[in-house]
Amino acid sequence: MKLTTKGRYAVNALLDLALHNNKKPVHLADVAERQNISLTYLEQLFSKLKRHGLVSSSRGPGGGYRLALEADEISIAKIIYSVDETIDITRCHGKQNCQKDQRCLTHDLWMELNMHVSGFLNGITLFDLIQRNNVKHVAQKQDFAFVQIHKH
Amino acid sequence: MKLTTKGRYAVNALLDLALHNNKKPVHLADVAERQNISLTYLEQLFSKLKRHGLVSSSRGPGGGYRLALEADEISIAKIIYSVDETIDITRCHGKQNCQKDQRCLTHDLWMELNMHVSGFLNGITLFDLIQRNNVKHVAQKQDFAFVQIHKH
DNA sequence: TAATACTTGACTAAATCACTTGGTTATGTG
DNA sequence: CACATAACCAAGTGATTTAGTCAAGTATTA
Repeated sequence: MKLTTKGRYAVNALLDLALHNNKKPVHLADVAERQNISLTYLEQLFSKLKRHGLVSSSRGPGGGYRLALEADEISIAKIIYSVDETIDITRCHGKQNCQKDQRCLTHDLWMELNMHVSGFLNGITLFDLIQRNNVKHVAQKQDFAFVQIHKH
Repeated sequence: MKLTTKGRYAVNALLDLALHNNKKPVHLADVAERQNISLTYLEQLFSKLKRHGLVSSSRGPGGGYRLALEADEISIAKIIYSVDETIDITRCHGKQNCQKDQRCLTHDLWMELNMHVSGFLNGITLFDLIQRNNVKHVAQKQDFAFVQIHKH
């Protein structure tokens, strides 16, 4: 199973996008600052997210990114899959050739774990996260800090 | 989350041990052959498993490894933890300092996923796996191939 | 006492991660 | 039209991890 910083960054960034989803597109640089992610690294992730149809972009001044789907249509699994390629745990990626062209002893165990994890991550959308009090609370803090730095 | 070949090897090997748990200790070399794992690599894993009290060993001719606990006392989580150190998913390892000494937007999400995964892996023991028909079936095949090679 | 079997530690090729560097291209504004 | 802005793209990089190998041991027992 591949669940690393890359996937977490992508979810955090998309959640940030969903939370700031007004009329104007959101600057990646602002997301990068609020979520404390390197801008150029984030650009790479958003390139993938765009390829998978999760976000749309507009260039030039005043440009930026928006969600290409409704928040309740974007599951966490989709996001991770878009940047991480897979949330698979088996060695054979389901092909049952884990060991000398046969299933290994624990093939089915890992398949079950796969089902559990992807079931969990499929069942949660950005919309669900936005509704949560703890998310609202953290987002508020982040926005406050952001405004403090950028007022003049 | 760290769930790699190392953890899968360890579970496969311990399951092999559990399946061949007669009076005599099991040669690691046999486990290595049946499960198609490098012997010296397996030795490293078993050294950790022994340190964590999952297996015991006896030296000399006729020596080998056995389970140090009953099969129903050894959960998959325990095995993975013994060789992989962690099945944690959060960046902060639960410390809530994922982002600038604060919780990141998705801290709770990953904690929940942690609970799901470790709940699942804690709930399954070697005994449970032994009972399964698919495991029995694969084990039979492996034993048959093993005997074929070693009869003379 | 020789064979067997476990133990330890150092080493390594390859892969992956989390970036950085250094650009190019499109677009809205003055 | 110039220019600032912001998205887009390709390649490289240092650190770390994986999945092992190699080479020596030490303990046990038939």
